[in-house]
Amino acid sequence: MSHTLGIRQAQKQKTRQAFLDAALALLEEQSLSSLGLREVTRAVGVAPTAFYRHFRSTADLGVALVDEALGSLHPMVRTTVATAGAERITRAVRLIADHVAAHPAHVRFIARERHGGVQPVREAIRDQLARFAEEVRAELAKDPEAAGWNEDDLLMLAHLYVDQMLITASLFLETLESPEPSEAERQRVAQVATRQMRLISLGRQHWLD
Amino acid sequence: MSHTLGIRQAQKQKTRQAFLDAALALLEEQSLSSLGLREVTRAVGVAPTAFYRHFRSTADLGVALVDEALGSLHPMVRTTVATAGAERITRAVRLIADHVAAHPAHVRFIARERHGGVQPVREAIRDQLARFAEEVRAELAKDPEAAGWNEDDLLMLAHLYVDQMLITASLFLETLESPEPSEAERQRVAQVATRQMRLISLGRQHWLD
DNA sequence: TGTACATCAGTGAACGCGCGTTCACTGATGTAC
DNA sequence: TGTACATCAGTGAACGCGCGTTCACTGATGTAC
Repeated sequence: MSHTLGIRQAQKQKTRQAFLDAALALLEEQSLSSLGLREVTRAVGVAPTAFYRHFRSTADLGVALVDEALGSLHPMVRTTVATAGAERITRAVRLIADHVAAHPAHVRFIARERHGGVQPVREAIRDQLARFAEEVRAELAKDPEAAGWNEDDLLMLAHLYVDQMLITASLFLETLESPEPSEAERQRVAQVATRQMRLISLGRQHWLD
Repeated sequence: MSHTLGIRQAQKQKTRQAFLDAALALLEEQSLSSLGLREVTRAVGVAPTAFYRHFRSTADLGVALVDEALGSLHPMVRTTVATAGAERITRAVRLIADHVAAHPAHVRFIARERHGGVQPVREAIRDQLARFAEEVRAELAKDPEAAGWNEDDLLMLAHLYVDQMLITASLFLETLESPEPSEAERQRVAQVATRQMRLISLGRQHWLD
């Protein structure tokens, strides 16, 4: 079934990935709208013109980074939200903490470019987040608590959860880049995030009162 | 009492404001980290070197823009949150809608640079938002509903409201920059935001159950 | 398996251009007497 | 009020530098027979 790539294709993929990795690293300290093509090729160790074999522009590269950063996250979010009861919030907060610890640069990139200066990238992120919200809505709908809710209100709630997850992720990120990252600080963020989600869940339970 | 500025000081202030205005306009389509000094001076109509008479760098100018964008907003937020009862949410959503309509570029700038690539600007925004949260906490504390709440939980709730306001502001902004801005779209954003805040308020009412 | 040709990822020179910063300057405004 | 000097916001030339993009190229890989 699986088609083994030729040597040429395999090498091309490898270089492409090197571009993505190098760009992500460079974007820890600047925005995509100021990222230079030559800057990236220098970091990869290829000629500037090699860039055009893979991307039309840095904006194009940015869109590829959005897919890399968020594309593989859908199943994880889905199964986490599918968890029932009080466990759900705990697991969600742990998922976020672990993901930020494992892929800080990806998280920073998304937070930064969500409202950044490059339109196609903003759109790619908005579309991905809308997908997350829709998936969360679908999971919430399976919940017994969702009885009596209309689709609009469920989607409204789903957006609230997704936005809350993003805010929490960016707070975890700040604990990482603080001058002296401490486990205590991370615990505080986790606790606040947990309470905020609990408060939202409480509101949910009494929505139809 | 009021000291009239000399001609020289008055002219300097005017030029400084021209820098801020020109930069804000240029930042509608890019991030601060890619904003060029010469780009700004060209827009103002002065020599590049004039820039240094007012700012050390574009980052410095960015910090000044943060103060301009958020500094005057504190009293308005305070009085809005001070409103009691069901009116509070309606007024808050209207305040946000009006502010975004009146100062779209300021709102975009804050949303963009909150997680942008320029550290001193990020810090200035974070400090301002922390002030808002503290002010909201102080207002909420006056509320009869706050009886039995500890300070930590009140601040947690205040942050939830502030983040929610920012998200709503950026959604209103998107309705403005959509290819065909419609009043209907704006109404939809207002309605969703209102419901989300109501849901949070519901959670608040049952927090101590 | 071997050969002849096609493909195409990466090269390297060259281009015109705008960048941030320096420096000594100018001339209107401010100040001291 | 008038004069002599100080201040300083804005000037304009000059600098070295890195940028994005073009182009014809090379040589390893792929393909047809």
